Amino acid sequence: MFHSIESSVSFPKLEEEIARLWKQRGIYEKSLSARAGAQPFVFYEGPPTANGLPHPGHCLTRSIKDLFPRYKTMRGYLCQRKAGWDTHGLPVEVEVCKELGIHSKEEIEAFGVEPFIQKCVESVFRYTQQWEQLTERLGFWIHLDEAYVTFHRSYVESVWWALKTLFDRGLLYQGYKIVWWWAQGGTALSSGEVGQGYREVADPSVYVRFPIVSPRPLGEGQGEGLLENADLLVWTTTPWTLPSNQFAAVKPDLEYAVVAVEGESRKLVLASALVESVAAKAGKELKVLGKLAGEKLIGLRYLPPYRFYYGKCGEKQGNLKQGGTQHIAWRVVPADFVTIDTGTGIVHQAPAFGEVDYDLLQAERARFVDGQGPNLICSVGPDGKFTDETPDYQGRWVKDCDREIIRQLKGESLLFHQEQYLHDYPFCWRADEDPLIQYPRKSWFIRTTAFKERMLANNSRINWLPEHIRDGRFGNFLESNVDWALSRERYWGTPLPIWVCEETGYSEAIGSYAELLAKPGVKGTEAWQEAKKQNPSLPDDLSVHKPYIDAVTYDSPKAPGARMRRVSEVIDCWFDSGAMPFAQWGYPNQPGSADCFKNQFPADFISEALDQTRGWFYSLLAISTLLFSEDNSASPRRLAGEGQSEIRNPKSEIANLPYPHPFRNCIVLGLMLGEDGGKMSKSKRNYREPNEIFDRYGADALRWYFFANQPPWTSIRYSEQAIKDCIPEFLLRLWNVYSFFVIYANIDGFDPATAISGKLGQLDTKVLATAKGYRPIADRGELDRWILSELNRTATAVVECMDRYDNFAACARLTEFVDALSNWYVRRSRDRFWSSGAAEASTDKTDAYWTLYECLLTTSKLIAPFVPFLAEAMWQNLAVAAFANAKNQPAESVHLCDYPTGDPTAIDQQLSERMALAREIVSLGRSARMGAKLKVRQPLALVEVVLADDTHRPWLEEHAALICDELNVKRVEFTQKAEQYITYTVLPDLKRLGPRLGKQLPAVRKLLAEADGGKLLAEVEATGHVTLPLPGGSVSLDAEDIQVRLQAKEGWAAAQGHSVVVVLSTELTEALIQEGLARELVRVIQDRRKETDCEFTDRIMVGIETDSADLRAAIEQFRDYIAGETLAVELLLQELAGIEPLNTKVGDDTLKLYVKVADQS
RNA sequence: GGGCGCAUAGCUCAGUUGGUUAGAGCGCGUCCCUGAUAAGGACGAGGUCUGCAGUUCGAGUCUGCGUGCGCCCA
Repeated sequence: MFHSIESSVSFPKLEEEIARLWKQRGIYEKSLSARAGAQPFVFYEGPPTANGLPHPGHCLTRSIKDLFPRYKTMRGYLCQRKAGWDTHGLPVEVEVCKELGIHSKEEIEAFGVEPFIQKCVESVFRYTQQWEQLTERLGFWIHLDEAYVTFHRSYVESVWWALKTLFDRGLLYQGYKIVWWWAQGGTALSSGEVGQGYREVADPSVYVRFPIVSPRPLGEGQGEGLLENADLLVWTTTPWTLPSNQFAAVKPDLEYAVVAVEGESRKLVLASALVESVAAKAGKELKVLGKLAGEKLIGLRYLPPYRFYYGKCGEKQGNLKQGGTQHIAWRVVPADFVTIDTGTGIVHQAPAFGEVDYDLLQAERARFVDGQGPNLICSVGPDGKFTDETPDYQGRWVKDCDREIIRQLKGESLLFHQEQYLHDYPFCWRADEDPLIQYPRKSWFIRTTAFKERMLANNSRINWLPEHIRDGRFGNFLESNVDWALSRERYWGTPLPIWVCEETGYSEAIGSYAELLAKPGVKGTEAWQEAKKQNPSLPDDLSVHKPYIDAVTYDSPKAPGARMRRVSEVIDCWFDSGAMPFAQWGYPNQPGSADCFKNQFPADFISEALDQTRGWFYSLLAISTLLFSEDNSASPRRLAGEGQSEIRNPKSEIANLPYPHPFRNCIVLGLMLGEDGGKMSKSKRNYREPNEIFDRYGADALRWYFFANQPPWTSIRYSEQAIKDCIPEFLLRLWNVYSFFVIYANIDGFDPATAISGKLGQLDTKVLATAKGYRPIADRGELDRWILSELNRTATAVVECMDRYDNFAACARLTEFVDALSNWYVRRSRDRFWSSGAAEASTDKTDAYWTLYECLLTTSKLIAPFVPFLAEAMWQNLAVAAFANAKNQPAESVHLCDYPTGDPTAIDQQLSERMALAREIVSLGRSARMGAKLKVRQPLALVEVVLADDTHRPWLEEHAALICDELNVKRVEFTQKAEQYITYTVLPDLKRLGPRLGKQLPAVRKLLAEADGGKLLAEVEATGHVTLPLPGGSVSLDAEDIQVRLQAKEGWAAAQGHSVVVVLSTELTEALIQEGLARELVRVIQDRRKETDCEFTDRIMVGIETDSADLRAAIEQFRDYIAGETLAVELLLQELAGIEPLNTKVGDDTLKLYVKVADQS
């Protein structure tokens, strides 16, 4: 027996029960142990941060991350799922600062780094409980209690190992990074913070002359002397950066003009396209003397407006790598970023105060032999004030000097024009009077650029979904790779494990805490010991964090008595997460980690949202490529190192890895938007909390919504209605079939437990075939064979879809199957289940039960990875409960079963097509009825089905009864020649004829359209071809070249499909009308039964008063039918005393209807 | 400003290498069923496929330009 099912199901309640069951029985763990030793399917969890509350977007990621591991597990793979938490970084610090009501680094220092870090640790897991609850409620199976945590000591040490490896290979270096700098607060701002602070301001905009120094000749006939006495005209909105000028940039392929200024002796050079606008602005006439390409200007030297640096090294030259020498600075250089949108087409370059300017300096420097190129010029201190290198302005806030600088330029006749310029400029978001400046900070970099080609090669092997990520967003990003700015001048993060000699500057990297402690003369470990003593609850992991790790020093090997001290920075937390393939195991320091790592590398599958392109996806790929790529010969410098500590070569354990690594397949999820299409935002309340969604609709509804409504990479707008709709569309529809089965199986005593005596396993077809009463599929009726064919077709298709990570298509197939099962199989089979007698009584009935049972069991397996709760609920009843008292038991959970892959021998393609055709004919028949306003209740004499070809005609003729039944007609006739109802149109097969006929095709189409289709068809049938006369020679078409389209003629109740037309006979005989009336009466009486709250077993008495002779005749004619259908024991043509009548209409006739429950006696 | 993506029915979205009548679900309308029953089902209306131009015998699909939106980066 099956457990009976409550009439109305609450999925949320059901899910909670199932979740409990999983937990109690350890089903997840069993699903893994059942696959012990199997081929691994490797999944990496991209670690979320748990210091914020999860929202529906996280549910999407976690649903997809659950779907494929579940699927692959059922397919026989061993898929370990280790959870992870991202715990470092600015977001955590910001959260703690908020809590403390402080902002700046100064305030943090004042509060104390030690208590601050301790606050960070507390904050990291503030919402862990909510995250774990969500994970469980969503049915995301993952090992939470074995999660890797980025601040844990073993994780940090693993990251240190990676950094040491890079350092020892010369891939870690110190340089400058231009950051948005809040000078008053002495801190850099993250891009997010900068983005918040933009506002429109007016800044001085100046057009400044840079006199050209000794121009070289331009070449024969190219304007001799054109550049004599000429000045480059440059434009800037930050006059205070002029003292730090190093270059002037032009665009090589842009045209420049040399112009004479009215009444002035010196000429100007600027972009041709801007001459007019500049002239208009300055109110001066500019006369073009000659034009030349930007390329011709490159290399020209000029005098910068300030000589603080030029005076010292203006004449200095350096050796170029390609040979020869060049002046190190104050030259015209090429740059692609130069535009003619604003300015003059010549751009002042102060590399210290602009990121692109700095990149340009780097590029210039790279042209020179090491050590001979230009150094960064920076005349401003971190406090935003000019330094002693610019004595004129020393000690003054840079923006305050703009005016004076302009005055000075004017005094030296270097100012061509000045104006106010309105633009967006960032200010500090916490001190909004303070403008930010771009400013160079010393920073550590990873030389990723040396691995660009290898990263691209690696990327090209990754299976990205959607595909365009590979060459689009991600590929482009790799193409424009710059070295990874690794260090952060912050507190809460993995400390950069580099110790520097305080005297000589010699530095080395440390790969583990033990390695550090083993250094000679270690001191400072007591800082941590002291803290631990004071507060024993501090996690030991803090020992490798600031400030404790900063206290640890050791003897310098380079200078007696000197100490090695750690640099102060922590690292970008993206490096943490990108290191997870090995760091999650604590590789290589933790015992056994090498095996875990090797076994779980690379990942077969990862998935995160699109915003991770430059985040986790990049950090994974970059770190893996740098550490584990086969060819390291390109690594510059240091490889031969001067007595560096022993290099642990990753190649010894992870040998030459073939690409791609560290992940093979990656689904890039679209971003989830709020209900209004905007960003999800708490304050806008444009989404619902996950827990509320679970409580209202359930996790399966949410999951199905994610999987079935759109491909996962489309950005998805949160839609409450769409989640809700998943319930009736899929979940409830299947549930109703399942419920239908259970109700009647229990009534009829259909009990698989008594029918199967052997081993049950997963109750697959082979096992079911051993059951008493289970007949071979081939022996069963057509409908049974059809639905089993559909079932196996579906399984085959779903597997094919899921193997290429296409959950959307897979869901479409599942929906289609459940629709076929519910709306055709069960509907057409209902009376088989209702037929009287016990199940054994009729083989037809038994077949129906076994067929539906098998469909439901298999469906529960098919849907298990998608909607794990519903699948389990079905399995627990149909399989587990059904055999509760039997000798043998089936699989304990549907999630321990193998995924059905479809049995090809059970698939009957032809039957599938034929049934589809029958369903189409029925559908067209209904459409024709609607068109003729003939309700289905009115029986009709005849329906004629016109077929374009007779392939399926014999089969359809055998199934005439089915069509009659569905359409309520007495007779169906099939025909191919029905010229009175329809016209034939012969159409060319464009796919065939297009390539063959080309330009003749329109003429052929015209001829065919105008011709008599019936005649053409007859000709083709008779001779095998038809010849069309065309201007360019006649064309012969055979039967393959044409398609026949049927068109219903006007005046018939007809509906047409592509290759079939259904025509109704609308003629109504007296008998048909009476039968129709009788059926109408039945409906009216049934309605009345329901209105008067009859139980469906109640017998009733019916009285009808009417003036209509037709109606009375119909009642007399169909008295038994009406009484039978409505369970009426009496049907009288008179009033029933004491009963309130219902005044109603049947057809055009009015009647009074009396209904009362008959006495039970 | 740059890169990438998206734009199809009132809404949410499909649309396979270009091919004849562009699909689904919801919503809406009309109706059916009343032994899956506080369910279920059918049918219908609704589309200048973002705009313009091009390639082609043929464009929702390919190309170019524009508009709008999103994300990432400046």
